[in-house]
Order: sequence, then structure tokens, then C-alpha cells
Amino acid sequence: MKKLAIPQGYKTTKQRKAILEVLEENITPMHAEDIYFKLKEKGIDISLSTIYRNLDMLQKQGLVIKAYMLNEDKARFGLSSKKNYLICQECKKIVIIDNCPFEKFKEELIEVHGFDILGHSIEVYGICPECKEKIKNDEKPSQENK
Amino acid sequence: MKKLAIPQGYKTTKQRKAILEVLEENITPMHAEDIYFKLKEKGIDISLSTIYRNLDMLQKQGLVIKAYMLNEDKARFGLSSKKNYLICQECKKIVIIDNCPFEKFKEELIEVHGFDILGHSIEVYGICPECKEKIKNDEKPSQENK
DNA sequence: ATCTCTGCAAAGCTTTTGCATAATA
DNA sequence: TATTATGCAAAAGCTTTGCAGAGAT
Repeated sequence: MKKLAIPQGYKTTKQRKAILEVLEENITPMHAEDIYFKLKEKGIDISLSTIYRNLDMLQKQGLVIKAYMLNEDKARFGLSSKKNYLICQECKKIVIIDNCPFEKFKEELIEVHGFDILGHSIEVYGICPECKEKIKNDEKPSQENK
Repeated sequence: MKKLAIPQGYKTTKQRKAILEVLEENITPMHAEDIYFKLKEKGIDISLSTIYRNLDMLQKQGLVIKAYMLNEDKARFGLSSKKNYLICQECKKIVIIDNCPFEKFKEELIEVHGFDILGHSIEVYGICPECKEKIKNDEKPSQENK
């Protein structure tokens, strides 16, 4: 697991370090507010604008990716190394897809459409094994859940 | 090409028909404002709130998908039949991927991660052949374009 | 000492909502 | 005629920005 560093030319502040730390600890891309509260829990006081400004800088430096998940209207931020994933629709847990199956198809896309492929983003939505189990059990007691 | 109809239980208004029409005519998912101006061009006067309300309804009815593209902060709306695509980073043109290569890998994901797969979304970024050509030509004249 | 970063409050934008009026069935 | 849809203006929510003071090199 490679340690992330603050990019050249930017100063080392406790806020900046803390943001990177939180991003490293969470597999799921986070809302700016999530980061804000996670830091508050850790006793680090920070303003939302500082968070936004740093995320913006980290994005421009290529360390962070900003993306919107399906059916959400708030941006999420995650380290760019974690890009292809499965998302559990129930618990929002994210599982990284290590060997992205898509790589094998770039060639095909280039041939068929003539595009130079620069990058891609895949989101797969489903139910994780744990939630599947939970749902199965919850179904019995009542007829009208949800 | 199947014609889209206004869902059961909803009234037929000229605004509603016009929104669906514009969505059918555009392969690229559009911002609410894009739709607003496209309709203005056609001489159809409509308010942004009507557009948002209808897109929301169409989304809930499953006809429309709302999504954010990488590096954009405004939602785009497109017909749900057009879901996997290539996006040209230069001209923003979108090319639909007809046979989604991903289908073949669902089984593998289910096996490896135990997820029930409900759906997925793929965005591929690249440069289309036309822009590739244009860029090649533009590179010669000046050293500082952009 | 200089230059960058942070926090606060205010501004900006997209999207949503309330309400009266207009249009559809 | 009853019900749903529209338009306008105002509200809401996330994100950005200006500025003065604090912090890093």
C-alpha cells in the first residue's frame, strides 16, 4: 500500500494531511460533509471550504477523483487509485474490482469506433452477500417493509 | 426505433411531448438548460421548473436516466435505452456501445464477490477519430494553443 | 519575512417547491 | 367539472469565492 504525499509546491498543513488520511482510510468515495464529520470525530476542526479547496487541488493534481453516484446529487471524492467498484445498493458498501475486466475490451472499442481511449469509469450496482442475507431474514416477519 | 409514449396516468401536454422529442433526437445526454434552449429554438416556450419536474417524473417511470459526467457538476438526462457510451473529450460527442462487453463479466463478478448484480454504468473517455484528425492538424501552426 | 493556507461569511448555481392560473381528460 | 400541469418567484442545498488573519518555509 503506497503512502500518499502532498504534492510538490503545496505546504504541509494539519488539515491537508488529515484530509488525505481520511481518504486513505475509506474505501467508499466520500461526500465533502462526510470528511468534515470524520475529522470532527478525530478532534480535528476544519471548515468545509478548506475541504473543498483541498479536494479541488488534489483532483487537479490527479490524486483524487470527483464523481457523482447514480441517484445522488452530491459529489463524492475518492483516491484515484480506487476506481472500479461494486456498490451495494443497501449498505452503500463499495468493493474494489481488482482486475478490471474492461481492459480486455479497449482494443475492441478502438477497432470498432476508432476512438483513442483515455480512461474509463465503471460503476456496478448490486446487493452484497451480507445485505442479501439480512434482506432474506427481514422478509418473513412483516408484509410491508418499506 | 421504438417510439416513446407518455406514461399511463399522466396528461399529454405540449411541453411533455416536446421534452421527450428532444431527448429522442439527441444521443448525448443533456443538461436541463440544453433542453430549455433546444425547445426555445423550436419556438416552444417552457419554464425550467417544468423541465425539471418532467425529467424527474420520467426518471421515476424508468424512461430517463439522470447522471453526472466526469468533471461536470450539472446533471445530464438521457433516455434509459442509451446507457453505455464512449465520450469524446474534445467535442463531447457520444457514441453508443451497442453490445456492452460488460455483460459477459457479470457471472465472474457474482462468483468472485458474491454480489447480486442489479445494474451498471460505464463511461469511457477518449478522442473520436474526427477530433483526432483535427488535433493533429492544429498542432503544427502555433505552439500555444489553449 | 514571504507566500500560502484557513475560516468565516457572503455569493453563486443548479435544482426544488408553493401557489395561483391554465390546460387536459 | 375535476384533476393534473405549468409558470413564476422564492427557497433550498451544495459548492465557490473574497478577504483578513494564521501558519508554513
